[in-house]
Amino acid sequence: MSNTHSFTEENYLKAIYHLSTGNSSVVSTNQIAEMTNTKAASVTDMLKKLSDKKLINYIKYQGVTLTETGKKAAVNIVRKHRLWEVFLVEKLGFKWDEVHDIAEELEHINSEALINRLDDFLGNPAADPHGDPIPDRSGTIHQKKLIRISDMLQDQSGMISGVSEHSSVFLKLLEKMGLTLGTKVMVSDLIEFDGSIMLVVNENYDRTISREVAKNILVML
Amino acid sequence: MSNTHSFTEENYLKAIYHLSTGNSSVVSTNQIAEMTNTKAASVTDMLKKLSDKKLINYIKYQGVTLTETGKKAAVNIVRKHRLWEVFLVEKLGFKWDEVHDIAEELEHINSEALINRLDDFLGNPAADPHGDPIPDRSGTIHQKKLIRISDMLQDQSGMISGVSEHSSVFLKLLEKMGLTLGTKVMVSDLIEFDGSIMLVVNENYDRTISREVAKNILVML
DNA sequence: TTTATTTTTTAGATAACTCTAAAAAAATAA
DNA sequence: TTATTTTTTTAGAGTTATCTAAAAAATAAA
Repeated sequence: MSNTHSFTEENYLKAIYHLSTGNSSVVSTNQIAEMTNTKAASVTDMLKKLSDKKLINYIKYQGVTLTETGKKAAVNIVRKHRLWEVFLVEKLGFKWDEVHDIAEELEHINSEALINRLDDFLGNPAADPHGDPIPDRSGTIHQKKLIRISDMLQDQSGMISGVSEHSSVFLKLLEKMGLTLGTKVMVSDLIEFDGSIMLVVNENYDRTISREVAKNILVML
Repeated sequence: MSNTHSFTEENYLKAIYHLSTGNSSVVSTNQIAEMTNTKAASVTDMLKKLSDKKLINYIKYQGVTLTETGKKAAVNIVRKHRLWEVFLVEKLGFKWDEVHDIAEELEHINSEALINRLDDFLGNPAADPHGDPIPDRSGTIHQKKLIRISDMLQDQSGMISGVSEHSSVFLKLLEKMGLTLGTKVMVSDLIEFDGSIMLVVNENYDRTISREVAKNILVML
């Protein structure tokens, strides 16, 4: 355990992990290049290296998948990232749209003891400030079943429990509209004209959100 | 402010800083090589680079000093290192001999906001778990005047407030002997034979320490 | 004040990661 | 199914930080 990889290797593993959970499990060179802000040629080099280290399954021209070892490493980085985000918000008072870049640095700190103690200090949280699940120390992810507001039916209600878009602009918008985690919403109207959705928030006031926004808010029914 | 330097540059600046506060203010290539675990040739290369960036004053064959800019950068790293050490001990429950290596990584995290919030979260501590002063956000260091136990006189008493040796072996020894920070000691005997010193600890029990140990414990009178 | 020793610097190489430009393979369109 | 476009890989090169071996400068000793 706790095999140590370079800063850069970790970022590639993380990128592949996120890309492979999102859509298909096989990830392309170009996708990785875009996510890591590098050029495809650089990615190819790194893929060879990661493949030599048995962290990914790589066949030329055919994309990559993570091996079990690679997946464990990636999940561990995600765990660290999300725990640090909780720390930044819960303990240091950062807002949920401010923590990503700092956690991006902190996630590479290498100490099993540190991260497990941090986990305990934070009360073993199940999710980060954006609702994303935090893998436990064995690497298991307990993902609650969430659906997009855009997939809700008329009169259905649920509690906002996650977002699928993490940009600062988007998070600030939600903040301003009062649509933060834990908020209760009920679909009062599905507007045919442009697909926008009218909500009753906390059984109290109305909010209309565009379909684009609705797609990126996740609720638990 | 907050000019960003590479991980490696930061380590060199820190090494030069620590070396120049210790003894003479001019630091030699070999001293730096030893402290950074590199070879003299590598140090020379880096010195040229740091000199080009106006972080150090460097004249071939004559050693280096930090410029004002370089000193500020170094002090900031020291500030970060010591604040993280406080966090690790006070909040996460690490022992004082366990935190150095982790803080060595954390000190390179780059965020003014993070470190200032951390400072507040910790209650703006004046010293780290080893008694070393924590520079404030302007870079000012409020160093209390401390003397070594080995320089104390017969019957003099004081409170342990720092150590000048940070190795885990040494710190564990102090722990075992009950000579941790905040402990009150009184010199009851100066043993001529080998220079060892007999102490009364917390007006309660006796401890005899070697001259070598006494040299590395700092007290406030 | 020469000679010997130590310290520091230069020269030349290597490893990790990146790039651009060109070639090769795969996917898409005519 | 051939031609075109897109994707991916190779080739060659640059950057940062490191090293060893040899040369140059500074220091210490005879």
